[in-house]
Amino acid sequence: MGRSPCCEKVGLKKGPWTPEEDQKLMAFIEKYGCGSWRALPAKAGLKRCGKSCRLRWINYLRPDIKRGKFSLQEEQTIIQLHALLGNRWSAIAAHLPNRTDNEIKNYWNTHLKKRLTKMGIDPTTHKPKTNIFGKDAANLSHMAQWENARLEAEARLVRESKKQISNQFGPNLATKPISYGNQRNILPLQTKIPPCLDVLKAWQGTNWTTKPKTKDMTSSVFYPFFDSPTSTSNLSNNNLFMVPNNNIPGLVDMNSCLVAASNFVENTKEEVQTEWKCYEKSNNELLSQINDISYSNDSSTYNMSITDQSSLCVIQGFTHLENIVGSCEDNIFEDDNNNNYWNTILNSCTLPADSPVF
DNA sequence: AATGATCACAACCGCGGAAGC
DNA sequence: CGCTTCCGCGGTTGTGATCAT
Repeated sequence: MGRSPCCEKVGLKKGPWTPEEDQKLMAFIEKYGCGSWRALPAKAGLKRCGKSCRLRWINYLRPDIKRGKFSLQEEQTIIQLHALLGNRWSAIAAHLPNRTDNEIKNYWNTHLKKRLTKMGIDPTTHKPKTNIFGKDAANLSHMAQWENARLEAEARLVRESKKQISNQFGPNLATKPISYGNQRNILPLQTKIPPCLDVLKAWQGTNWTTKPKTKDMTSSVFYPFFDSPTSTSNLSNNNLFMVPNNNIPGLVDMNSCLVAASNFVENTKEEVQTEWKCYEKSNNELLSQINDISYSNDSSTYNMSITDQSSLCVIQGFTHLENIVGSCEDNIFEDDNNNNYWNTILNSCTLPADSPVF
């Protein structure tokens, strides 16, 4: 193997960028736009490798970069997306306007990962470290299959998305890098987002039919944990918990949907008591603790207010979990235009192996 | 005040995939 | 169809800042 290096390394500078170098790079990109990174350093009069220039521009010099502390909302988004996408920082960054993948990756590694570990959550799997279901070993292969299907589906959707953009705007736009140098050429960030990631919109739906009772505490991060769809043949009625729903019957497999919540003081959003807890339907604990359930306007997600010992938590989740834990072949969605991520993935699971999209 | 440990983040490196020839 | 080149991504490292002793 062994490719030739991206550029001739002899005589090229490494390490921290000086203000003069930054100025040269910015001036060049403002004038000519970015792209063709290999040739850029020579043209811009920089003794740097093209990759280094690209990185400096994308992660630091770009005018639309938002710097500073991550908000609570951003933290939640990162954690939720990481649970869905894993370490695909660029995909996660697409949902955090003006944040770079590198910044998110660093923040994850230095803050969020440690925090989850401290809470007893495995930051890789987003599952509790304790083996509370006693079936982890059996689930490993299922999880691997599920992950593979998910990755394949996402790759397919990204490709389809690019194709759509290409059809709409011409053959070059979908693949050409975004130009940040000329403001008129800036491609809206959203254009890059594959439709599959719209799951976050459903997930984070904020218009609830009834407001959860939160007293003086309000919710924060939540974790649904899903089994592989291939593992559902063993579902028994005992595992299922029916969520009342105004429009669409919701069915949650509570054995597959672990929920954890931490509490924040309302208004300040300051975390006061991080108490992570996993619920199982089997012990009826959760059922007895539910105070109130409300649904997003499209009924795709729910808020469930739960009294946990002395504090009140609000838990959020999907109402359509039966589509995840149930049969891959059934598609009961009538709302077919909401780009439901999970449903899309499930559909992809049922595609024949020789499907042209893979 | 000095020193070692830890943290935070910018930057580098290697690899995979896409495009071009 | 195979090879080469380039871009972009994710993992890792290096280094300055901050904290603890």
